[in-house]
Amino acid sequence: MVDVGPGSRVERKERTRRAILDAALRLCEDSSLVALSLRQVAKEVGIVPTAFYRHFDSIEALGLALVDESFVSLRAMLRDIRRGDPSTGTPSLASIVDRSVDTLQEHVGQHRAHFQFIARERAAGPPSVREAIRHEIELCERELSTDLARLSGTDAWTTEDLRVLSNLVVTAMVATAEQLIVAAGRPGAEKQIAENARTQLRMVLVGALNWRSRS
Amino acid sequence: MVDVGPGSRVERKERTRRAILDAALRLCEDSSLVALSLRQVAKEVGIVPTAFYRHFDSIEALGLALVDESFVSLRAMLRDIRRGDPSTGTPSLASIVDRSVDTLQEHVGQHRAHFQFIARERAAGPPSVREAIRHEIELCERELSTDLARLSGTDAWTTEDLRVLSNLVVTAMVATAEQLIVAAGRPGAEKQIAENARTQLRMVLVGALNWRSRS
DNA sequence: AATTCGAGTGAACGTCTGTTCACTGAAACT
DNA sequence: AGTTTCAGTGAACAGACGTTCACTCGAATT
Repeated sequence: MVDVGPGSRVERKERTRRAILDAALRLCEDSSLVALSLRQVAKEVGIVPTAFYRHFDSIEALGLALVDESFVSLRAMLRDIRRGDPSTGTPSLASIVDRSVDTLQEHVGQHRAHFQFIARERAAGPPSVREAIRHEIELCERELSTDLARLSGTDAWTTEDLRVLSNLVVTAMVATAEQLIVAAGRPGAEKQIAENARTQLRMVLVGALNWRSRS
Repeated sequence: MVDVGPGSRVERKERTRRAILDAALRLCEDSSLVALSLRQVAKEVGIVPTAFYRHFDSIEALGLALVDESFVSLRAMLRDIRRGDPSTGTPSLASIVDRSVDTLQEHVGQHRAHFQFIARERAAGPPSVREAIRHEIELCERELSTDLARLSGTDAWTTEDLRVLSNLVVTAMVATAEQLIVAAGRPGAEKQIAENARTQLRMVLVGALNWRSRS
């Protein structure tokens, strides 16, 4: 328990920092950050409670680090979606929807813990954690709105309208991710949820276009 | 502290039961059920910890009671929305949206604690509480889908399609309620959120109609 | 080779936790 | 009038909690 393996001092420190983050994420799978104790985490890692303070000031600080880490996963997903299919010149709206939902489903499958952490602490975490997550999601909405502006081709859209649409899409995607997490391990249910998400996204996009064009 | 006022024995019992529910709801406003202790609740109520057991087996059981109570509020809101405006024969789609969002905003304003409780414990509560909330929301979706069937007039819709649409609408409304709670006390922000919700609902409904008619 | 640095240790503290038990005393029942 | 019922009491418990402090002992610096 005193021997954490080879490596320089900074390497060893980084290694137990990682172990703490992983342990906390694992314990958060069936609880919440606010119901997580320093001693639980320490025991899970295999260090004495006091050693925790060498890495984080508090559970809340740990939570903020987990937010950063989780959104690295989420941004990787967005990058995957955005990269799109380069085979066709201008992809159809339906194909974009299909690709996006597929990518979402795949990424939630891997990194399940990260998405579950965001979904839970978004509503129940310490105030600073909630605020951090809220802010990150707002950034995602902004990015999506610029993507949508580039995609739709119509420049009759207000930035405000784009923001509202993005908000709706992100909300639907977050909800889909939550459903996928609940349905984890039941492939049939997952497939159904993905299918529903595709339908919903098409409804929203088509609706937004038609609604805009007539106002 | 021993004198809880006048009334028969069952009245007095019901009164402290109410006090427990209210105290728990109050404490849940800036924490979560899973981070709520029996002793905290007892102290807030003004009874000794042991007396808690005369009313609930555990915090979890208390949570389930709070779910029931919260959804009474939510169902009252749905009833208000459904009652609609009887002045015009067949209300326009836009007026339905406006009325619905207005009613949502009003009900979230009152009963803020109930909506906040649902929003938080939906993601972070004990498994049984999460499941109970998930089930209640699913019932709401079913009710909405029958309403939509009666409303649209078109019977080209599959029940499955209606369910998917209802799921999207409910998701958007839940997200709106969450935003309203965060923005509580800032009338400007609340107004903006309600306006966004109206736009989003119109997008979804118009989109759903147009999408269906071409498939 | 001598010194500093710092991640991890282990004991100790006061406080809070859930749960047990035997009890009181007034309302309810017979 | 006598008895039962039961919401609420208060002491006691064993365990978990966050945080403090002085410490080790190997790597890093000088």
